[in-house]
Amino acid sequence: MPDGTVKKPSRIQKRNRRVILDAALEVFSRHGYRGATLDQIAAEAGLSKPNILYYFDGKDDIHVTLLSRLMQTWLDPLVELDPQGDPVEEILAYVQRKLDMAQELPRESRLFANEILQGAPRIAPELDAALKPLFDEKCALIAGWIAEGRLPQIDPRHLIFSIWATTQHYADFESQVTLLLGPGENPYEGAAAHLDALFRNLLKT
Amino acid sequence: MPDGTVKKPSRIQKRNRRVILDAALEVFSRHGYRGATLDQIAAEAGLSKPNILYYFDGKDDIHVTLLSRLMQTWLDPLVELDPQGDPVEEILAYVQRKLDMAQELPRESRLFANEILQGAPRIAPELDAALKPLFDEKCALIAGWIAEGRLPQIDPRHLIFSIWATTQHYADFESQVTLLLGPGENPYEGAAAHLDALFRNLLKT
DNA sequence: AAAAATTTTTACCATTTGGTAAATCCACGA
DNA sequence: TCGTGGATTTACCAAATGGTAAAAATTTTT
Repeated sequence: MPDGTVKKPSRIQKRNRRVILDAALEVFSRHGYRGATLDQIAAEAGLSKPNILYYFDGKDDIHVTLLSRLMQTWLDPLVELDPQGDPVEEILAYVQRKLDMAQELPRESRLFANEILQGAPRIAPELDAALKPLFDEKCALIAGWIAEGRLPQIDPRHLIFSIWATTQHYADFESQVTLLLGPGENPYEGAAAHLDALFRNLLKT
Repeated sequence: MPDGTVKKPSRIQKRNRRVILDAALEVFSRHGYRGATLDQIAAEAGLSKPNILYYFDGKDDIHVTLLSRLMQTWLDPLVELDPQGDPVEEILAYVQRKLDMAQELPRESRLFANEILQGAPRIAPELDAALKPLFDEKCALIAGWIAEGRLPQIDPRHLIFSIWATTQHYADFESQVTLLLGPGENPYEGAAAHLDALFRNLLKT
């Protein structure tokens, strides 16, 4: 067999790695890195602890794998911000995509929130390598729109922060939102309308 | 000595309990409940672990004490929302107070964020008893302003969520914000201007 | 079917961690 | 200054936790 090549994973390997990552996402997102235990992940995955360590090099390996895989998904909505489109509608569409992600992938949102809250000890390099260039690029795009007079004078960086903050809030602070709205109500319908109004008013000044 | 009365704490007790709570705030806010250890708290406080357990019944006791004490501080800015004031200026002043708190008390913000992220396992009762009534009261106040035609048709609940999300973001996601803005820049100046514009435009529709 | 490779389990281990008991130290009032 | 109660340290412990070695079971290949 050629030197550097890695054996392609068997069916069992693919299935179990997926099962483990899904279980780990559940547990890490609910309890944070240190709050999660391998035993919990094993129970959630329906496997034994040593079996899990057969597929991953350790707790850290699972966590880093999760974060890395998520990074792409996380960035996608921002990637889609289209320089050719109408500035206001592009940004509002971005808000909706982020809100949809909070609704569809709350565990992923909380996993990231946990990591960032603790100073991004494990994901800082990837943040710097993947997020920062994209952030700078899209800030420049928005700044260009402003320079063309197609958007009011706003700080693109804080605009993006606001979008992240308001959308992810519904996933990250779900327990508080649910408590305050009452368990019967789905927050995302009201949120969509409210955030559309919030950012539309800002952008069409 | 009369039955139910508790000895009033000595100077040493007051000092050490304060030192311990401050150290615990530092450690809990950085690592979350399970991520924090009594040894870390002890080291940060400059006391031995058994000494800490002389002043508190356990890790949980310290954590709950911290959260309870913080609750009041946390709610204060919302309490100050004045029914007699001008609606737009009252709400914008609230935004600034919350932003100031994020800047001045980032550890407290992160402590709460950690707790809520994990489903508010320890603070849910106090949230229900203290936050919810206040939240409902202020929502009713804002709804009244809307009914009087002094504010546009918006959902007060989501408005408050947006304010919380955008202001606390600068404390809770500090590591990300710092990374993206560059370590030299103080985010709070730009944030103040941006959030003022964001909410002013929404409210003066 | 036998051999080879992969997967899973069993039985551990070392470290960490929250917590305790008891001895010791120390501040302070009589 | 001496005694007393509060404060602190020393020396532990039991449970939890991340991880490992090796045997056993299972799947895949020949």
